Amino acid sequence: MSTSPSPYHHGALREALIEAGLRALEANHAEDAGGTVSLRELAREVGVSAAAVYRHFPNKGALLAALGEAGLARLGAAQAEAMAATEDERAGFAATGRAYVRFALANPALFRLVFTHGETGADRAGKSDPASDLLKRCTAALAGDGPAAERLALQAWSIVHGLAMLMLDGRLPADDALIDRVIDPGTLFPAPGDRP
Amino acid sequence: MSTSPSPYHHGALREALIEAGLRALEANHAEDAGGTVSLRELAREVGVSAAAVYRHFPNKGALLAALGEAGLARLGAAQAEAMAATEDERAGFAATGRAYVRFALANPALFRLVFTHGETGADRAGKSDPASDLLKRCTAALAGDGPAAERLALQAWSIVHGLAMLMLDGRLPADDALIDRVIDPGTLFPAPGDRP
DNA sequence: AGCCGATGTAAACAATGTCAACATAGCGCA
DNA sequence: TGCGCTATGTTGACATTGTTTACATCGGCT
Repeated sequence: MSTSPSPYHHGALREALIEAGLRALEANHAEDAGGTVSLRELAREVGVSAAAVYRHFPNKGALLAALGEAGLARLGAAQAEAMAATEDERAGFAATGRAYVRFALANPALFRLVFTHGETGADRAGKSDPASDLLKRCTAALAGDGPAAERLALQAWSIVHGLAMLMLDGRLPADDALIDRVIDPGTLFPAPGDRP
Repeated sequence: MSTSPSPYHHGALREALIEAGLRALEANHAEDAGGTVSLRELAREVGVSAAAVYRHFPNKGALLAALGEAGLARLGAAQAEAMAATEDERAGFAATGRAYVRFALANPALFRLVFTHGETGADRAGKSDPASDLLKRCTAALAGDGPAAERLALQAWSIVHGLAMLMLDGRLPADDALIDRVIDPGTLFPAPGDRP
């Protein structure tokens, strides 16, 4: 199913482009490229002319947005997996945070794309991604669903996102021990008894 | 001193390019551009050929790095100003954090540049920027200089950086009230007595 | 004066995103 | 069955960008 003589003209181009895009972003690990990807090179990779891309995406930004969408799904999956490996919600919360940062370090270009070319605020009203759902579930378990829980959610998201970005940009060493030291349940959301 | 007939050939090009760059980044507020700036356009703005830029910077990245340097200085100044307007160190700490995020919102393109094209980790060993100094000073005042203070510094930087980025990327509303709600001394670094 | 290094220009190159004009395959419908 | 329409490609062009190479020019030093 991969080497038919005239593989396109049958609708697989969009998916093929996204797959090629994800592959290219992974290969971006430490290479030269500035974190992004060339539309023409993607077309080349898939064996199609550059202009063909415009039959499936209005412009390069839309292609990148689609890649970002896929990246967000992967991020959510990584967090869910980390959550499932824990017992209580408190440990799970910290685990999803660590998974967030580790995902960023493992997929730098894709992670950046998720946030640089995601659907902005109003566009995604209602649309719930697994990552956000997980966050809401954890904070609700730890602090109910009042404004305190909302604040906790914002603080938690900010801290893991900031840590991830600072590490990606080389301002902080991408050290696994450092992640554990920053994402510390004891100081971030102390249980009664942690601070007598 | 601004309209001499042959203004260059006398060493002001580097500074002129940086000034033009900062101006261009400010004008980037909500426009089309992807946050960055064109080397050729900067040269045009300054009235010089594109190749002339290469007499002062080895490549575009170096130019952007110089702009980032300038941006970092401005960020530090904004934080210092916010700090000076407060009395005790605790309120000052929160104030510098809010200033960090507000600076990012007021200068989105410049703020991004500071972190995307800054000198990475090892390069800036020793070099102390005012922003980092302020951070260290605040955390030392609040938690001594043990590992607890270091952790506090990392957490504080992460949270303001993450909040700034999420707002710049449109994942969180760039709301001033939201900033105050996230950067909340009561929950982030509770003084003895905040939580009886 | 004369040279030389620092600084500028012009022209070219490859690559990129995007568009307009043209080709073609395959489906529905007479 | 055969015709034509629409979806999907291709070719070629255009403007723009970062960068390099060869050449020009200004100003200070001996």
